[in-house]
Amino acid sequence: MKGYLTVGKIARESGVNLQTVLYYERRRLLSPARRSDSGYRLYAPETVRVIRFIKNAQALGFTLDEIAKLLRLRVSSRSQCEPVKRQAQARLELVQGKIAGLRAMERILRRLLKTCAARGTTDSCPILDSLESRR
Amino acid sequence: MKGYLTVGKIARESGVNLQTVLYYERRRLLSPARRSDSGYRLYAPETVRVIRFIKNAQALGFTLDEIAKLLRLRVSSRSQCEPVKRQAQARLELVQGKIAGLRAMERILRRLLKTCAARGTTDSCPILDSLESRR
DNA sequence: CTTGACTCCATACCTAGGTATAGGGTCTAT
DNA sequence: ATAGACCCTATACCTAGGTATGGAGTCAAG
Repeated sequence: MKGYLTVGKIARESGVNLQTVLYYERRRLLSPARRSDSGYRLYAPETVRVIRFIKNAQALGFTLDEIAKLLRLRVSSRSQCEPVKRQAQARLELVQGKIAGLRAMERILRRLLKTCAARGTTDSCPILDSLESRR
Repeated sequence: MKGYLTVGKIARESGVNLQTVLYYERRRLLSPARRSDSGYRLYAPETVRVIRFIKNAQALGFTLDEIAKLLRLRVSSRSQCEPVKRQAQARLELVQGKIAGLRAMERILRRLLKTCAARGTTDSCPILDSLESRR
């Protein structure tokens, strides 16, 4: 009906296993917009984007619980703004920390490439340097 | 002897479980510089930094196998430079992809904070937008 | 020369994040 | 009205990345 998609289509279009979609529902990351008369799950088409978001976030080192928090920032309007802002601020700082870590790794790899190109050896490439931010 | 550290000290100083150090050895991410006469593992002090590197990289979404590759870029001198360069280039691209993903997430959170501050609602915050790089 | 804190190796167990299977109902095209 | 492809729920199983336990040897301080 309408523009709703069944679970199989959602899974195919977002490129994940069908069981994974159901798993995300159990983990409260996701839920069908409604059910058909016979009990079939019916999803809004944008659910596909939600799943891609989840997959991307995972590849960036977020756990499913963290991702759930990110997603909840989206729907919780109506309520007080302050707690949402606090959450968003906290998430933002986490993201910025990760970016800094990746930047450090990027520098290291660039240096490695440069040194290697110049001298034909990698002995002195300190892949560990400046990459130990605690916590 | 010398400046070597035993496994317990390495674990304490790098803030991980002792079993984790041994596990990393099984996964070939790590190994003691030598053994004592009685068979005790003796590690170079810089091993602590290697472990911190591993932990950081994990938080950024790298698997232990990927991290092993990163670490191997460091020791594989002597051999031909080309394969090392290729690896480093590949890793660099991976890192840059991750940075792009996090930047997108950063933009979203910033926008969310701004909108929230301005209008006191979060309804229209499209946390999913521009965050679906494939792969 | 013994006691407590360490080490060894091997094996078992745990959590997160899935993936597969089974037994049954539904839908749709022929 | 029936075959094939889909859905339901429930339960079992799998992999990555650890963590814990057990039985035995080592080391340093008193």
